[in-house]
Amino acid sequence: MKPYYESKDGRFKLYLADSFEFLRDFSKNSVDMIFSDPPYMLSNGGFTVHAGRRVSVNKGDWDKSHGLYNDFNFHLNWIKLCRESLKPHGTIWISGTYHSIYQCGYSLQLAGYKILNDIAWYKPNAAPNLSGRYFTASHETLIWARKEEKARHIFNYGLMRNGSWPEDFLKKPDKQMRSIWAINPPRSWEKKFGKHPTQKPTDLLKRIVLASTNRGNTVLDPFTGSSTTGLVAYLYGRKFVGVDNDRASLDLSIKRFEELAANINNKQKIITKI
Amino acid sequence: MKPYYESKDGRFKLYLADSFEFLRDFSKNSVDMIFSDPPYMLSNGGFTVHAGRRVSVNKGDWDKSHGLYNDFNFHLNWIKLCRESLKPHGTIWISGTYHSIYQCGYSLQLAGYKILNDIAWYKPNAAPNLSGRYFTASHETLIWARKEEKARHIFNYGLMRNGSWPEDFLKKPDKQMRSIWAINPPRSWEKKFGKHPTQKPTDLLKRIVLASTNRGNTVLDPFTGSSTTGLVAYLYGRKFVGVDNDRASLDLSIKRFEELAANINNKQKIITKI
DNA sequence: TATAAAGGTGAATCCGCAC
DNA sequence: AGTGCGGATTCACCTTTAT
Repeated sequence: MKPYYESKDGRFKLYLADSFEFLRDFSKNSVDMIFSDPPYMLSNGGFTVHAGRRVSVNKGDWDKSHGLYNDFNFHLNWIKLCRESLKPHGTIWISGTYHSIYQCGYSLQLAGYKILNDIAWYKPNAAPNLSGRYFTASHETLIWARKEEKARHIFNYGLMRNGSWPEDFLKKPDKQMRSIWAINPPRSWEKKFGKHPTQKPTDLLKRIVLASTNRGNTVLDPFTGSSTTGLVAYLYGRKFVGVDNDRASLDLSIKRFEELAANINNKQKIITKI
Repeated sequence: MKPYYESKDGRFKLYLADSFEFLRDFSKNSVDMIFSDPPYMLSNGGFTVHAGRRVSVNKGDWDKSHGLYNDFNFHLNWIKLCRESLKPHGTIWISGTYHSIYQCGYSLQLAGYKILNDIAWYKPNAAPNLSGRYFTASHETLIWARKEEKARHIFNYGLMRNGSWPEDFLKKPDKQMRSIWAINPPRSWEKKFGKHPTQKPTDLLKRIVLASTNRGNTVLDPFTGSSTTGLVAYLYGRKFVGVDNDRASLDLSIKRFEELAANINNKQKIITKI
């Protein structure tokens, strides 16, 4: 496997690949933490997953239950493959809304992970509900799980408790970090190199990376998109491996990374810009 | 089916029964809203679920995946049975933590419900995490779903938007009700007639009942416990049907209901006492 | 020049109306 | 009765204008 992009120091690598094929070949028991924001699928048809391999499918026999089963199968498979790449004490984060998160959560349980926490990421400035028929969707769910039922995972308790978290009005100083995080999504002007539909705020990834990894650890993102995970991981001295099957996303990732690398001596300013 | 307890006006009924057997016999297409807080520590071995019926099982062939599959089957079955009892526009609320909520959420999708919202119920005064190995669990998840893919469900938008919600510091006046609700769990002194381990605060059920039902509607709770759902539903003029297989829980429900009925002329005071 | 107020824009979904 | 179009809805944010 040849990286699509690799930083000079080798700590930041991007692969242009199908996540399934990539994960089957990737080193086992080598990753400390995975962050993943998987596609929703939403049962569009066109392919299914058998034995961890994508297979195109006849559109004719496509119905809702078929689509649902296929979506679930998709998630179960990439989640199983991720588990193989994790070290025994390694952990995985999965983010999603109700479209996919229940399938991912149940998949984690089936695949043998131990769920450590579920986090509600509250977006204080979420867009209003225009139909007036529902509550205003203003959060996403994050699940944090460990590969093995029994193992000592990394959790930087002191930093989470006593660190500085001015972006989160729900985090009280000198109190434990709780399972609700109030963090605004990125403003549109922050996406200066191009827009990625599900780009996550750096403050969110900063918290995830600092909570669940140590300096020098390896972080993997199998649906890396514009690579906010990777930028934050690199900035804080972690190694990063990002995978995506979309070339445009990786090109956007590279632009963002090179901006970061050029200014890394000024860490304080960077975190709000990347 | 004879009720274990029925109020004089017939608007509040409790049944001592296995929820599966009860739901199979209960009127179809008759319920406007279901609230359910299902049990989740199911995988202890000793029984399994086949076709909606509990069957004891040889402890010998009990492993984790067997237990997980059994739990999922349990949830899928009661959720399917609930769907039959709902009117086409009827909705269901399910509450839970990560132990069970992913299985319930995926079951809802498989059973053909349309998920309307997921709600994070934030408990500002949640107990601290003593291990220092995790984030402090301070919320539960609620899923709101409609029986049919296309139908006009009840949502009292104006009341949710403009009503008075002093118990929730996250609810801004004259703004839409959002998917994060800050509501404290009941204090122990509120459980004056006896403790029920998963008793929900009346403020939470009040919001659920007022949001998704109208006066005169029928509300069902298949795991009714100490019947907070029923007390709130009755107080606001809804009909209630509660089911539980635990006699002690129903006896506790009756005590709470009779206290409520004796003081119903003073609604303001009651809501904080029941 | 900085801050405040006012005004305009955009997002996703539902609903009514015309055909 | 099914289809399709257009209006209505709300809130945060951005731009413009006023102090």
